[in-house]
Parts: sequence; structure tokens; C-alpha cells
Amino acid sequence: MPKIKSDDIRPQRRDPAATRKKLLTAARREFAQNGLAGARVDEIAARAGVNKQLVYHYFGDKDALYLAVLEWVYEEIRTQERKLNLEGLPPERAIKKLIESSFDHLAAHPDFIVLLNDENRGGARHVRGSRKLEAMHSPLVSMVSHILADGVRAGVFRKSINAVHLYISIAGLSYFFFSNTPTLSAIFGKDLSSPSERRARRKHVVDLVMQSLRP
Amino acid sequence: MPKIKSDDIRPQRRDPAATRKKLLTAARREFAQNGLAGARVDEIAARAGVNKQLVYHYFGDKDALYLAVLEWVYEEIRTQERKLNLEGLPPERAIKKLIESSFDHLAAHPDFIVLLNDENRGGARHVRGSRKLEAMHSPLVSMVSHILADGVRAGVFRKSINAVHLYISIAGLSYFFFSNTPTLSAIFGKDLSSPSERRARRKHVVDLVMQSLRP
Amino acid sequence: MPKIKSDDIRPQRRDPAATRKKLLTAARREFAQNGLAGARVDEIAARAGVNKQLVYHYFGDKDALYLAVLEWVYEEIRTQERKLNLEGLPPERAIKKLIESSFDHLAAHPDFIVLLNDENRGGARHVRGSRKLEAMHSPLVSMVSHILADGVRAGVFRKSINAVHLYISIAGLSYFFFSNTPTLSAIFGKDLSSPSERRARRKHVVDLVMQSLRP
Amino acid sequence: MPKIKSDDIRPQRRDPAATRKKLLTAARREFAQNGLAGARVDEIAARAGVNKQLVYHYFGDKDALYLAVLEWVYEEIRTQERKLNLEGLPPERAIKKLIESSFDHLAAHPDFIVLLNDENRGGARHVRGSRKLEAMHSPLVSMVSHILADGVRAGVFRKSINAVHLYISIAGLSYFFFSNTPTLSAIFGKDLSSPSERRARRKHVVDLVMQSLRP
DNA sequence: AATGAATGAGTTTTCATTCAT
DNA sequence: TATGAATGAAAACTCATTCAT
Repeated sequence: MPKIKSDDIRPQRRDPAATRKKLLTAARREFAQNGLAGARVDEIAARAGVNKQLVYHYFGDKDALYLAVLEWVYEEIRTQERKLNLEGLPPERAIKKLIESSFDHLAAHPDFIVLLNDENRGGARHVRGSRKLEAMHSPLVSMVSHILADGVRAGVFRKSINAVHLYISIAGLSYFFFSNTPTLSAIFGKDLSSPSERRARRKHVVDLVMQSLRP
Repeated sequence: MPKIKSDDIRPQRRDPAATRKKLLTAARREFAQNGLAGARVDEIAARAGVNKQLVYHYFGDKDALYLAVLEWVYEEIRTQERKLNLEGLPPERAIKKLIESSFDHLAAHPDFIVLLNDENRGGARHVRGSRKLEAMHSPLVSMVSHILADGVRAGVFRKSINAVHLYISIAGLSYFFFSNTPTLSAIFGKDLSSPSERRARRKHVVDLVMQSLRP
Repeated sequence: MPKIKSDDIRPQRRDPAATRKKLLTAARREFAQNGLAGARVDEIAARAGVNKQLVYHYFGDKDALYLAVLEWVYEEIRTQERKLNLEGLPPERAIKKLIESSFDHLAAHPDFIVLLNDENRGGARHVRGSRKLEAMHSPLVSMVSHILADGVRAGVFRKSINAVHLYISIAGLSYFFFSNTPTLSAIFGKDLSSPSERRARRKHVVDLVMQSLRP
Repeated sequence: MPKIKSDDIRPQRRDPAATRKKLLTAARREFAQNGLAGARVDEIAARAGVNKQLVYHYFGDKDALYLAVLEWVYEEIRTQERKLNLEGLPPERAIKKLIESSFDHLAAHPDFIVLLNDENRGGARHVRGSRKLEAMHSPLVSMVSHILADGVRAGVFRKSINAVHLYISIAGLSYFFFSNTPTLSAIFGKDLSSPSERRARRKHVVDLVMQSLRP
């Protein structure tokens, strides 16, 4: 929406919120492409089209900017999870929807993986120090727990499946595929990044998990 | 083979092979800890206890050293795979052994994951350029293919399971757990790196895959 | 004078004189602690609790602010000198009082020294450019001159003592002690900043000068 | 002395000791002129005519370089003190020589003062952390102590003069004159840096101290 | 009068790499 | 083969100052 002030030709001058967002977006790309150590503050500022000093003005330093990006992508995931609405669904449909949306989210946001990799190498140093992330509990584990119980009761799922590990498995089956596509493609001599391969993978993951849950 | 040179008091002076190995070991640690961009050539030389220039002497440059490390860890995996001897086993035992040894290898060599992450972010640029890696085909995919066929014939596995994707799934279920332990632990508020959690995970992965293969 | 503006809760909003003074006080501390080059305009504004831009509003730039601080401390000294009232005293009492008050002033205002050091390194560039300081002649040199003459006439002081140099000596004997306390303490392995050491120094300075004036 | 190696046209290539010394000399000038905070590492390297990185190679960082300079000037002073040979002299000649050489050393090395000023503002942080300086005790205080005792015994000095404070006074009477010449000149409207003024000051200092010691 | 955003030039330090011995 | 000196480019971060409101 254009600003009302008609005599201001230059767009968005003095718009702190917009500047912050531009920096954050640029940082997300740069960190995803080059990692924490490989990312360049200069480049982030250039991508955002603002002065380099503003990185420090708004975020403090490179690490704090990295954390802000992490908080952003985690928030995206939580938002997506909240939108799932699995409560009303029959157990099998619920799990299937969860698997699919988990796969689709990674497909749509491939940078999430690459941003997390650095964080994991560093022992989750930023995540552990974040108040914001501490408050962002995922509702999914307990939801999965309930769905599993419902499924067992309904006789469609086998017993003694650990909800935390199932959640990790669902994530991992998609995550590894996306994160390691380049080396897997090179090793197998087959481009796994094509749409058809991606569809095949999605189907395989859904099948694998669903079949494994049968009583 | 002991060195004859009697007047050389300090051990391993002028021992090219040993120096090369020391550099490689040091590089593996440094790259695993700090990534490709974050690793320091100075630090690698210091860890190896040799002069920095020898990195260039033996390997050419930092990227070539990184590739040498990648080739090393891939070779380790292939060696482990060759040792598996799945041929004689009944299908179910064979797959189970494959899953377990896949998990155990990552548990024993956690740096493999972290070394590959950078390579994947970079589009597998080093791997794709390597003659050596090209020659190191994994025998496992075709082996899995045969095992699956045998299992279907014996009536213990269901049909239409893709061997490549099953292989990727087996790897991914362990890989993701190990690679994301720090952030998962932080998010779940539960230390997943403990031996008991690790055992539980191993069991879960074996169960998940085995159950999914049932007809 | 209390402000009338009734709806203004925070005190001293829009109080130019107070803001100026707060800036000056903050600048004095910051310059004393970090020198001209080491002082930070940001820090000065923060210490003063006002916006950084006001430094430029009120003083022009960092150098002008530094000069304002110098003028302030010089004015303090002149004020103290004017309060001395040496005229009526017998020559020996007058000199003694001068020495003591010179020592005491430095003891009370240790930042004076440190502020002047930078100015001296820079060739007194600010002081020489200041109209205000030009007008602030010290009355003391001519006063010392008269006291010396009186003392000689009264037979209590020896002849041919240069008033300017005596003034410099009186200042220097205290100045050096205060300015170099940290390094002298480190070198002598003895804390010269303690009250007892300070008292001893004061006595020594008075004695030294007084004894040297004897005929 | 020219290097023997005749075929080496470029002078002093690969001469670590010379490089170190050039850096140290350049640093001394730069620190003296601009202080610790005001000095520029770039400028020091440029003055030395070597690559900036060598500052870090040889000294570690800017602070360590500053300490190296401090150690150098202190060593100069100790060397000069050792050369004094006051032992054989009669007490009055000994003290006079000490005053004069103290004055002359500062006249010859005016940067000593300015280098110390920053160190004192910083609470002697570098000096206190230096092993080297800890070992460089000045022999002068105990020497002054003995001279004073000899003078009292010989009836040429009065009693109860503290050696440490006399040493500080002798230093301070010269130090303050040199350190504050610019502002004193500006305030007194008289150039105190001229040779004649310097001679007058030297005489005054010697007189003042010597007269103060009379019984 | 007062504020916070924005800037450009600079400042220390780092780093992969090459040179000379 | 091995070493330490030397380099140039670039990195993160800082800072005095100005702009827009």
C-alpha cells in the first residue's frame, strides 16, 4: 500500500520495520547459501540494499542476526503446524496428513534444513540461548501421542509406538532426502531433485510410515 | 616397518606418509567441528603439529584437502558395507543387519554427517568432481534390491518397495537423529544424546522399517 | 525554578541548560577515562541520558565538546585560585597555602591531569584556539612574583628565584605524583594511591619547596 | 654493515630481527604522536614499510605492541641509570648529576612521557601484566637512599628526607615541564620549548632540589 | 528541543596462500 | 621435505556525523 505523503518520491525512506525485514530476508538467503561462517555481513547488507551498519543497529552482531533468522523459520514451522487441524480427523488420515505436510513444508522451505545444519554442528548454541524459542513449544508431539492412542483403540495402529520417535522419524525421512539430495544424486548418478523423483519420494515416505503402523 | 636411519632422534622426521595422515586426521576434525568455511588452515597444521605450508605441499589447497577428507569417510563407509556379508542371510535378517550397522556406523563416526552437510549445501561440488568417488559405487542398492526380491518371493516382504528409497530411508532415519540431536534436544527439553536414548532410537528405527516391510 | 508545564511528568524535558550541563559532565568523565581519541560520542550521550544528536546540536562536534570540557576545568582552577586570598598573608604562609591548595585541587579533581595530557600531546591545539581561555589569565604568577619579592625583603626567602618556574615546580611536584601513580605504584611495588601515602607526599612537597626558598 | 651475500640485490629481505625492530620503531613514533587509542596499526605498518599482518605475526595485537614499546623505553631508562656511576661521587655531586641526567634523558626522549600518559590513564594495565618490567627494578631508589645517608653524615644534607619521594620529585620537576610545555606555553603566552627556556628550567630544577637539601 | 534511523569511511584483525631458505 | 616470513584481500565491527521526523 503506497504511502499517503504525496511529495515523498523515494519509496520507504525511514521505515524501520521494512528495513529490519529486508535485512532478515537477505540474511536468511545468505546464511542458507553459505552457512553461518561462510555468510558475509557485507553481502547481507548489499542484498537488503541497506547500509551495513544497520545490521549492527538492528541486531547487534552476526550471531544475533543468525538467531533471528532461526527464530523466524521455527515460527514458520509452528504456524504451519497450528494450521494442520488434525483433531477431528480419523487416526490414519491424521497421520497421513502430518507426514505429507511435513514433507511439503521442507519442499517449500529448503533453507530450513541448511540453516539448522550449522546450528546443530555448533551444539544448538543459539537455539539454547533463545527465550523466544523456549516459548515456542511444538504442539505436535502430544498431538501425535493422542492420535496413536486413538488409532490403537480403533484397532488401526499397532501398540507401543513412541510418539517422540515417530515424530522424529517422520521428519527425518523427508529431511534427509532434501538435505542430502546433491550427494545422493552424485553417488547414485541420478538427479533426485526432479519433480517426479520428489513425488516418488513423498509417496514412499507416506507408505513406509503408514505400513509400519499397521497392527 | 621401523626406520633404519639411526641418527635421527626425533621420530617421524621426513616421513611423508605419516605427515600426510596427520594432516588428514587433523583436517577431518577441524572440518567436522567448523565446517568448510569455518575451518582454518592454520589450525589444521597446528593440530597436525606440522608446518602450514605442508598442507599446500601435499594437497594443493584447502578445497582439495576437504575433498581428500570426504574421500576418506566415503571409503570408510564402503569398507564397512563390504564387511556386511548379507548374501547368505535370510531376507529379514539381512535387512535388520543393514539397518543396525547403518545406525552403528553413524554412531561411531558422527563427523561423517557434519562433513557431508557442507558438501550438500555446496551442491556436492567436490564429490561430483572426484574421480575416486565415482569409482566407489556402493554395492548396497543392488544388494537391497535382491534382498527385497528374495523377501517378496519368500512371502515375508510386501511388493513394490523401491530399493533406492528404502536405502535412503534407512540412512535418513538414523542420519537425522544424529545430525539434529542438539536442536531436537533443545526443543524437546530432553537430552537425546544419552546412551539410553540412543538405544531406544536404534530399536525404534529397526522396528519401524521391519514393520513397514510386512506383506 | 520549578517548571510550570503541568502535563509533563518526566522532569527536565525541554531544559536546554540542564541538557547541556549533563552532556558536559558526561563528556568530562568519558574524556578523562578514555582520552580524546578513545572517547565515544555514543557513550557520552548514553551517560548523559540524552540523544546523540544533541551533542552536535549544542557543541558542534566532538572536538568542540572537548574544548568546552577543557574550558570548564580551567575555569575551576581559576576560581579556586581566586579564592586563595594570599594578599594579606606573610610570605611563608602564602607560599605554603599555595602549595597545599595546588596539591589539594589535583587530589580533588584527578581528571584535570588526564584531560590535559591529550591536549599537550596534540600541541595544545584546542587551548590555543580558544578565546575564552585566552581571557582567563591566571593571577597567580604575578602574585607569586610579589610574594617572593616580599619574602626576599623580609629576609625569609633567598634571592633570584624565578616566579614562573617556581609556579611550574609547585604544580609539577603534585601533578607528576597524581598523573603517574599507577606506573609508579607498579614499578615500586607499592600502592601510592592510599590516603597515608598521599598525606606523606603532600608533606614532602611542602617541605621541599619551603626548604628550597630559605636564604 | 652490508650483507656479504653478493647476489642479493634487494636489501634485508627475510630479516626477521630487522623487521621486528622497524615495526617497534614505527610503533613508538605512532603511539607517541597519537596515543594508544589514536594510533593506527595501518599507519605503523606503513611507517615501518612492511605488511600490516606482520604486526600480528610478531606481536600478537595492538596492545601487545604497545607493551613492547613500553618495555623498550623503560629499558632505555634503566640503561641510562646504570651508566650514571654515582657511587664514587661526593653526595652533592651525585644528586646534582642525577637531577641533570634525569632532565637530559627526558629532553632527549620526549616520547617517554607521552607514552606513559596513556598507560597511567589505563591504570598501568600493560605494565602490571609484564614479566619483563617486573624484573627491571630501578637501582636508583636505594642508591638515592645511600647518597642521602652519606650526605647527612657528611653534614651537607638535612635529615629525614624520604628517598622515594625525592626520586619522584626529581622526576616530576622535569617531567611536568616537558609534558605540559604546550599548554603552559599557551597559558603563559611564552614559548617554553626554546633552548634558552629549557636551559633556564634545567638550572631552576637543579637549584630548587639542591637548595632544599641543605641542612 | 529532541529522537532514532541512516551513512560512509575507517579500524582492528583474520585468512588462504606464496616466498625464501 | 620442511620451516617461518611475508603478502594482499577481505572479514566483522566501529564511529563520527547527518538526515528525517
